Amino acid sequence: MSIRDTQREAGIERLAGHLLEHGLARTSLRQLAAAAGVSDRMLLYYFADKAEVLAAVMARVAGELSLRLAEAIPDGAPLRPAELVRRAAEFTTGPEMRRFMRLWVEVVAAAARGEAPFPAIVVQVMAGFRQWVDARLDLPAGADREGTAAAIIAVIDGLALVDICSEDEIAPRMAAALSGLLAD
Amino acid sequence: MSIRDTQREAGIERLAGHLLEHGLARTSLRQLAAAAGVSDRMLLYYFADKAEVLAAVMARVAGELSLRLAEAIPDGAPLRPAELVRRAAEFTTGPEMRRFMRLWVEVVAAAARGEAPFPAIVVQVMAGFRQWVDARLDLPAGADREGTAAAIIAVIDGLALVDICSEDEIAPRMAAALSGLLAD
DNA sequence: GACTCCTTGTAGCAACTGCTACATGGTATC
DNA sequence: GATACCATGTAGCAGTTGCTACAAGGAGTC
Repeated sequence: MSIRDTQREAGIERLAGHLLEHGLARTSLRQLAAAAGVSDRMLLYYFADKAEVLAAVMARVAGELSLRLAEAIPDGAPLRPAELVRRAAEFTTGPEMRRFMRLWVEVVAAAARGEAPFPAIVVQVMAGFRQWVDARLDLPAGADREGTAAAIIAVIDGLALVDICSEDEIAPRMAAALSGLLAD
Repeated sequence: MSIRDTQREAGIERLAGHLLEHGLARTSLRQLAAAAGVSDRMLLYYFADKAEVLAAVMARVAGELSLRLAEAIPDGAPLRPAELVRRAAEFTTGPEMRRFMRLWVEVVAAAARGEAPFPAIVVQVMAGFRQWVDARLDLPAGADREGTAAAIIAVIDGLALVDICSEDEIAPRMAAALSGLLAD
């Protein structure tokens, strides 16, 4: 592997941490370069342009998210929707996963604004979510699997969104209350 | 009322439409001025700075949102949580309200990034949501009203978030599936 | 008519944006 | 040893950002 590729990989690694820590707040080229520990000139030597930097870093983050989701709830034993929501909610509102969900909400908003490369990233990550839910969902034949999967994702994402803009520690109470709202 | 105040009001009105149509995508000072039909120089004569422009416009938008929510579901007859979620979901995913919810998700993301004046706006709008739910929520004594209200808001916001990043028309199916997930 | 305040236009500033031209030292290949 | 490519620094471009200094026309007041 050339120096260029090595540095590229190292940059992606450092920038993944940077994005998870700061969200999309400090993502100008010079700020990204500083976070990656290189000059902005070199960042654009390792990557074609800013969009490619963000795409590569987000791909890394999405991969890690996907890995953790897969680990958290195995896909061997399908769960009834309510139980799946409960367990997913517990996991994603946990201290370690919150920064992923925070970043996810920001990415969705950036995609809504049409900012490259976020629309493409959102489609990809969203497909991953759908697939994850689908593989763990125990649903009677004839039920709307796609609609149900979307609803489950919506509930999980909604928890993250409210969590973001609540100063107090409402997340656990919110998750508990949600659990009570669900039919078994 | 001075010309200045008149123009200020007219600007807020036009910009509210602009934000609802374009989200936070076109919100540089010059773009805002163009949307308001004045020069950027004059926009900063009517308002102290950009943050004040956005704060005023968002206050207008939030007021209208609040009005529509109040109209959509009267607060006279409290509803059980599941029914409240169903009716609120139906309303907010409707064609007219979607642009409000879209903008709301973008505002939350901007607030997460710490961009003035959005953090303050989010706190205010969120408080309005909580109050709206609380005034319509039929819950047994001893239940966690705050937690339940937060959960209900989370579900509604989650629907909006997923709706944003889905090209196809998944919203109705998602809402229907959600309804099935809720206990009565 | 002089004075003052409200309103508006012209012009521009410094900072930042993404990105690039150019030069240069190094390393590998023939 | 000549040539070619890799890696990196310096410097800067054109465009956008939020914002401001300055001047000037107009309207009302004394």
